[in-house]
Amino acid sequence: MTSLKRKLNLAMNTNKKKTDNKVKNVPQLHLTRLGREYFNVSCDKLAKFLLGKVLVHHVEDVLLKGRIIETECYLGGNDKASHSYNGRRTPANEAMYMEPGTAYVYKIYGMYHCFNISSIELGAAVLIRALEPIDGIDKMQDYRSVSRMKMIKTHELCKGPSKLCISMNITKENCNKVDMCNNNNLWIEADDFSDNFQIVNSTRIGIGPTAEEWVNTPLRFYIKDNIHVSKRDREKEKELTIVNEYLIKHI
DNA sequence: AAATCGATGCTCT
DNA sequence: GAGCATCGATTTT
Repeated sequence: MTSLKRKLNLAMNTNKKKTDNKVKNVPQLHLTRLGREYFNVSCDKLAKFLLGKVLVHHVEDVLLKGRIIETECYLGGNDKASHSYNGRRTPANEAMYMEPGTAYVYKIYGMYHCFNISSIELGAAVLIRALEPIDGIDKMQDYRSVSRMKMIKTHELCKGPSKLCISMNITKENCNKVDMCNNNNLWIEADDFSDNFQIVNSTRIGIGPTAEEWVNTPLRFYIKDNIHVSKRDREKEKELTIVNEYLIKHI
């Protein structure tokens, strides 16, 4: 039943694709955008709630859309893996302290970006780790492929926090500190995607030895059996999965 | 499917 | 100067 809905969505999106590039009247496009009340929740609630929602970026006159498949919590406070550990606050991580729903984009390893969304706690944010490409897939291919010679599989386009930033053309320059509740180029929306999926709760990726005590804390969430997940955890998949308890009906 | 490893330059100490 | 919420290519199961 879920897959049927997915197929319908895919078919609809395929048909719409040609017109997407020509749409000019942006404000009318985000009638289902999520308002402040949806971001004004704790980090772990937001991380689970965002699964299945759609990230939208309007850039270079193209509408890019991807469904959120995988998220992680960065809590601040005593979370040593967080940029805001122990209240650390610098110009670079200022967005983590801004209004819930503010985009936090930072540069990593000198050449990549990661995209986060601020939650209600001071200094906390949700990292988006994977998307299912929905709209503007050709353009995503362009952004990912330096030369047109190499074709990237659609399910590989946004399989990783920095891959999705490249595909969605998200940079520190164009998205950091953007209020996603009040911006015409960047927002989250809900559609009629099935809410029957199960959520796997696993450990975060890339936590170094300096945050050893947090390595095993399960602060990563992803949609079970979804091919866009950046790294599966087969052991955690055997455990009781979380039922999506933060549903909203938007349309 | 998983593990290894080098590239690369920003940010903070 | 050290560390890094990663990627891509390559090698090994």
